[in-house]
Amino acid sequence: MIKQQITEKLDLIVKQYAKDKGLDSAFIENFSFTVEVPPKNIEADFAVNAAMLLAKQLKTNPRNVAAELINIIFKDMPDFAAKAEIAGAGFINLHLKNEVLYEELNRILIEKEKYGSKTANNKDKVMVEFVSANPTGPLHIGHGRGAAIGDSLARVLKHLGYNVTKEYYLNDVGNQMLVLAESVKVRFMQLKGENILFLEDGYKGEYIVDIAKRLIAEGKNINDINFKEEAVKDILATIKSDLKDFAVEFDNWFSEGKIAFNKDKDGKTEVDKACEFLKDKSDAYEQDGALWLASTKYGDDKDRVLKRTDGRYTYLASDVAYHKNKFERGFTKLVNLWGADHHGYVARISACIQMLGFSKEALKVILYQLVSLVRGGQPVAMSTRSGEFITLKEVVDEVGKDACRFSFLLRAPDSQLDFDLELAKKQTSENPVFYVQYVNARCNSIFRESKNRNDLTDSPDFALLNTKEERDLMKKLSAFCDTLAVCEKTMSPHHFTAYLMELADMYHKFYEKCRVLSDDPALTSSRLKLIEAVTVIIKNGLNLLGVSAPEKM
RNA sequence: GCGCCCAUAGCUCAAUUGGAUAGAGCGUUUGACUACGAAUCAAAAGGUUAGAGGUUCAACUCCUCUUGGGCGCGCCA
Repeated sequence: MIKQQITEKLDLIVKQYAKDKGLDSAFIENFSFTVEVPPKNIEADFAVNAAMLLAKQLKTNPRNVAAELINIIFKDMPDFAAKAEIAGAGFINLHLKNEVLYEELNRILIEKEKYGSKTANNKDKVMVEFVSANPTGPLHIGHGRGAAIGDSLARVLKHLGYNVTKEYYLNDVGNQMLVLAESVKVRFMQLKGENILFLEDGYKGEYIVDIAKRLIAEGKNINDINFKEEAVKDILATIKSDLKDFAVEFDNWFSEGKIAFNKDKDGKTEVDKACEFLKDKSDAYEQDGALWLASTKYGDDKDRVLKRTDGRYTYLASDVAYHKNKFERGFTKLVNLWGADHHGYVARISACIQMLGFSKEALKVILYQLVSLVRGGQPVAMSTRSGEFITLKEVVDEVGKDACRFSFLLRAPDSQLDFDLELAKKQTSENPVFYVQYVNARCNSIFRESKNRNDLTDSPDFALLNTKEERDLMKKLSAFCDTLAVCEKTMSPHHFTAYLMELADMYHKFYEKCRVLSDDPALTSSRLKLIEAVTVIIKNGLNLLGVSAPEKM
């Protein structure tokens, strides 16, 4: 929170300064500068680049501007600035008063798991739609990456006060469902002793056989079985259970069948109505016996088919109706997580958002690169149909939910990555996630030990926390809010893994230099409060990533 | 052929969206447990940010081109 406070105060100072210097108001209105944590070698808490940016407009030396600003800062921000100096090309380097850090420490201890949360965003109803894998087989490791990113992003947005709904769109319509039903049926017949060959392009996984086995065990007659329903039922149960083990739970499961098959009193489906809506406003048109979406009007490469010549709708038609449905449910901001192999789809769905009367910005598509699986240097095939895939469950069982989620969130979504299974297994005990979790375990160990003392106070003097290690640690704690802000701006939760590792680093350094339980009761009490704040932040941060924070390891 | 994404230490990846001497983990080398957990700490080595231009006070970051990789270009989903 410290950085935000300082940025707000400086913003007023700098804008007033620019006004006094006679810069025109349009420029001042749009002017923005940054407050940042300087590199390690610089002895300062924050660096401000406003002087360098203003100097050009004022046609003067940035260092002169910096000097003038510093005078104002001392005058107007006496509670914050202990020192301010000009550095480099014209940076203003700020040194904070320790009292600012103590105040923030106190805030963490009071607000606990609510620290960093906001209420201002609650008007925005956000939908995060992710995973949305076809219910034709268990989730594989690539889905896991989307699940980790989507779920964590939702947690971050929730913490920032947005009204967030996590939704899974179930593609239970289309050719692949017919193939699925047929695959189970053939397995069923084979198990009954019939000598027939399996489908060339059927789903070959063992789970298909398991579904057939269940149906046989239930003594069902082949003519009474709805193979599609039975298959989806079992597969969905598996998907839900695998996701739960991965700490992912959805608020809503939305079936494509609902908008494709359910009819209103006029006998129309939502897909029918969506297409009519587009046709009425000339965003869809008939040609060559098919219905086309005029997506080129909004920047797509070519127009796309909504309804085939044989009268069947395409997947896109369902998707138009689905997004229309999202808006009708009151969502103002849509976030879709797609595997990067769907990037060609972004332009047409963006076009349809605009045709529905919403701005391009109402939809944010996050593309994550697919995970290439490697085992002992050999690429592993990832086709569901070949039956030769690595499931999310397998990996979670092997390396653990926490390590798996943390690893996926270590990287930006658009970075490609090879996931070597042998390596992942080998590194289990050396994974960075343990480095972070160990902080919490160490703190709790100290808490347990401190229970034996009766000379401690619960309202200690924070002013005793004045070593470099303690100061660095407190600064890092307050940067929790900055990390939230970055995640919000970039719509990616991966900055939190880096932040937590840095915080852990600060803690372990502090631990080496500053003994918590000493024969000085006052200092001991203060440091206990400090590490209590550390556990608050570590737990908050890990929770945003969906990773646990055990008290013992 | 057209389009999107990527290229950073031996390996896997960051870099607060344009800031100061590009950082972590793993691996390598060397030290530190008779006081709170050594799953830790301290130190060393490791880089022309794929290459070439450009934009500016400042470029890993933005623009152009080249090279190399991933993906997409269906009346499939």
